[in-house]
Amino acid sequence: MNIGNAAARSGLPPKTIRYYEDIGLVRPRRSANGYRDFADTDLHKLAFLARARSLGFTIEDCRALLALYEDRKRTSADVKRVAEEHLARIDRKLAELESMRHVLGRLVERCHGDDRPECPIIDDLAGGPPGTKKAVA
Amino acid sequence: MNIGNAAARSGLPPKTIRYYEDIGLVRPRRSANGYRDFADTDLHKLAFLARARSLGFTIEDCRALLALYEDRKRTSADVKRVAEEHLARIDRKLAELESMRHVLGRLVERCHGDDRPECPIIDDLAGGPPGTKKAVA
DNA sequence: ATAGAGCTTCCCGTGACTGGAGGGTCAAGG
DNA sequence: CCTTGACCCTCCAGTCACGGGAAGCTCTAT
Repeated sequence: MNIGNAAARSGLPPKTIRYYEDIGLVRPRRSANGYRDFADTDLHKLAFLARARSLGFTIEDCRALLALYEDRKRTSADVKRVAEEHLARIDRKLAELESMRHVLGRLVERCHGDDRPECPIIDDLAGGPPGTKKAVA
Repeated sequence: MNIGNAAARSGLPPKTIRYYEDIGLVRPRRSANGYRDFADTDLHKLAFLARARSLGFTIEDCRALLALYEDRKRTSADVKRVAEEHLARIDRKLAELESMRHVLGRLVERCHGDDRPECPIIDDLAGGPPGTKKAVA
């Protein structure tokens, strides 16, 4: 099966599939004309990668997960550890974004958004937090 | 004031400050020896940038916000628009991460994490039980 | 025979830095 | 006066996970 077809079935763009081959995540054979020829096992791997990437796993995580996927002697503990580390990364990122959302949301609420220059958002960025209210000159 | 000192006061690494000069966000003068010499206005800009970056604004947002900061004829509506667009980006990212967190969290819960190979995480990545719904759209 | 789609490789660009090489400058101590 | 070490300078390369586009080959349909 050619790359276009494999792309359609896996949901990954051809460019991404070529990239995955470049970095050694898949190894499709080649037809006589030089075209990549994807077997069912390749398609499974691509689908696996697409799913793992959609859950935010890094490429290196995917490499490790693929290895576990193909290792019949794997332990679920190994898999769980990779997933838990990723979960921790997600939680850290969520906390960071929620903090930003909170601060920025409050600033946006307090900004009149009219045609005057006074703006609590700019004030905050310019060093506002210490003095907060308009007391600073 | 030399770059090391400016870095200490602004909280930005010297490398980052040089980068900001490269892309035209700050323009410190130079001393006779070629060293950057940061004036108070430069320090204010650097602090402004550090704060804006910590709220997740992109460099281009920062460029726009700096311009508004220095424009006495700005309107708070202009500032608010930039902030609201960023807020929307944050909300999209939060939704994406929360979706990942939800799906992955459920998978991790259901994984025994023992020395056997059976693993709902791998099963999901491998295409899951066809009956199971896939989150993350 | 030809048009168009699809495939190939290769290189560059993205965002926002970070690390490191190679070298100049400055203040203090021996 | 010389050296040491902490600064500072510029320039190049790498990060992550691709995407765009050029130049050229292959296949399919008309």
